[in-house]
Amino acid sequence: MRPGTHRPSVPLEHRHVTRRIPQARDRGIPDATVARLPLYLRALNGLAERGTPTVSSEDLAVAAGVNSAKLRKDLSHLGSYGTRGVGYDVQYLIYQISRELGLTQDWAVAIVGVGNLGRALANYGGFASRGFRIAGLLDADPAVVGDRIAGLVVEHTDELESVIAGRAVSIVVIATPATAAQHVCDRVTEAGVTSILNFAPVVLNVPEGVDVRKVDLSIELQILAFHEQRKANGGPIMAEEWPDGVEQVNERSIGASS
Amino acid sequence: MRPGTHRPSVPLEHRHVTRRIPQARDRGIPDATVARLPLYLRALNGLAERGTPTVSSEDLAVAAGVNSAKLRKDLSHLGSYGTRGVGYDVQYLIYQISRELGLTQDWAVAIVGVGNLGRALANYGGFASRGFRIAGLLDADPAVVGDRIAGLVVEHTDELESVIAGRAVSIVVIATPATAAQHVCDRVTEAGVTSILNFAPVVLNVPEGVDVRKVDLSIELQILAFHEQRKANGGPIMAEEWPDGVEQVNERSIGASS
DNA sequence: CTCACTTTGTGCGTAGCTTCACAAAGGCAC
DNA sequence: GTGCCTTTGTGAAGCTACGCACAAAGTGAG
Repeated sequence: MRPGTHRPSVPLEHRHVTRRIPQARDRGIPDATVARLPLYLRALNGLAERGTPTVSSEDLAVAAGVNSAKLRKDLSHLGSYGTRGVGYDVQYLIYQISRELGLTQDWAVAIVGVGNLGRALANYGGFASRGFRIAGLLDADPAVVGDRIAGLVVEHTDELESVIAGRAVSIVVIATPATAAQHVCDRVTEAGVTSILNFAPVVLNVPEGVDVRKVDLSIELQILAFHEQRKANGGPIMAEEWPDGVEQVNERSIGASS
Repeated sequence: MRPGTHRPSVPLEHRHVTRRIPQARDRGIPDATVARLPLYLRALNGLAERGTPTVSSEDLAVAAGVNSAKLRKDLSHLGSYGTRGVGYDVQYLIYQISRELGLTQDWAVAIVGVGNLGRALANYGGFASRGFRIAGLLDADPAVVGDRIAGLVVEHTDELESVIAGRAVSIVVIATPATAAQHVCDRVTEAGVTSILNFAPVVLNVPEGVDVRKVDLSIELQILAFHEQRKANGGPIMAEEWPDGVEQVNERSIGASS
């Protein structure tokens, strides 16, 4: 290896897209805010279904599970869409957030890997309702190719490039085994895709300008386990040694000042 | 940071938690660090399989897709487990991280909701290999109860409390429809569960001390769409008004020609 | 019109996270 | 042992995000 010349290939956390030209019109919305907009959108849709015409930041914040000041600041990044003394018009805000997130247009999504997870995703209703249209299901296993799932026929991964090009796929979901993920990733990025949602438990290496978001079930459970352990015995067991007792006394209280 | 505290910041933005009990014990490991430990663990396991005895922070950082300084600081929160001039002993570090995360013990997990997603989760191999044992599958639909999935027989949700108590379930995965999620959540927290992994697209309301982590497929796609839109047309078009007949019809220049 | 009341939008202090850069610590050759 | 080289562990600086608290802006009654 060559230490020193490594590139932080793909951040787990989505970070700013690579080229951040400080334009005059720097409409940069903080990533943390972007991540919460879908949450607000969902809460707003719930209100809309019940016919609520307007909502205060306080009520919406409760519905979305966040602090109301944070919500107001988030929304202020989109513009000044509220009315003081009244609140926000539900329908109008839904439209504005949708537009900002790009949900007013249709996104063609392809799912690669039609195992259990891929099937679950294909059948998940939450996509279609938000402007995401599943345009293709692909798998490398001939036994699966040809199956009909959620109204689509599974195609072979040989067709990957032509499906992407032919159906204007702009987002690819990788739900393959870990071993195949990087190869699929290489092919789809090569084909021009710049947004990937990865369910495979690997760190994908992508060219600049490609966004990867990762969902990892195992990691979520491990984080829960950490907190559960904390709650259970007020901190990890103080057996800092190897099971059979090596030394390496760990005094990590030193220098731990904030 | 105290137990039970997730601070919303970035990484996989599915987090939302409840309370921050300012308990004593400043042995807190930053949440951001905890969220990355599983990543390091996976990278280390990969190295271990290939027989690598030691690894430098630089190499491990590359494998995990993070900055090496960050990795070192993260590890320093666990203790001083490296050797200057050499690096980290792979096996030893695996053990230390596992212990810190609580993976040296066995966690009984119950999955509620055996739809497409629940099945996928039940069949997902990544759990068992990390100390998570699926101890129960439950569903409210009589048509599903009795099915055998991944070696387990699906039980009716009526049995929820007895399954949790009888099999020492400490983590519950909610994979039900959104409408049922809060009810299930209430019952499992009432039964003493304090760690929940929620796949339902709702904000769960939980008592203090209960950790909820959320995975939301739709939200991930929406965040990708936002960035994709940015890349496509350098920011949303300035049609701030209602579609009033004139919507921002900017069909993104399709064609994989990019 | 004026006043009382509601709710937004935001300045600001603070806390936490990331990254740099370097001294300290250990191994290795001889 | 001595000196050189590698790599860790961490102070310190810079960013980003959070949330309080309040002025500004709007509503509605009389």
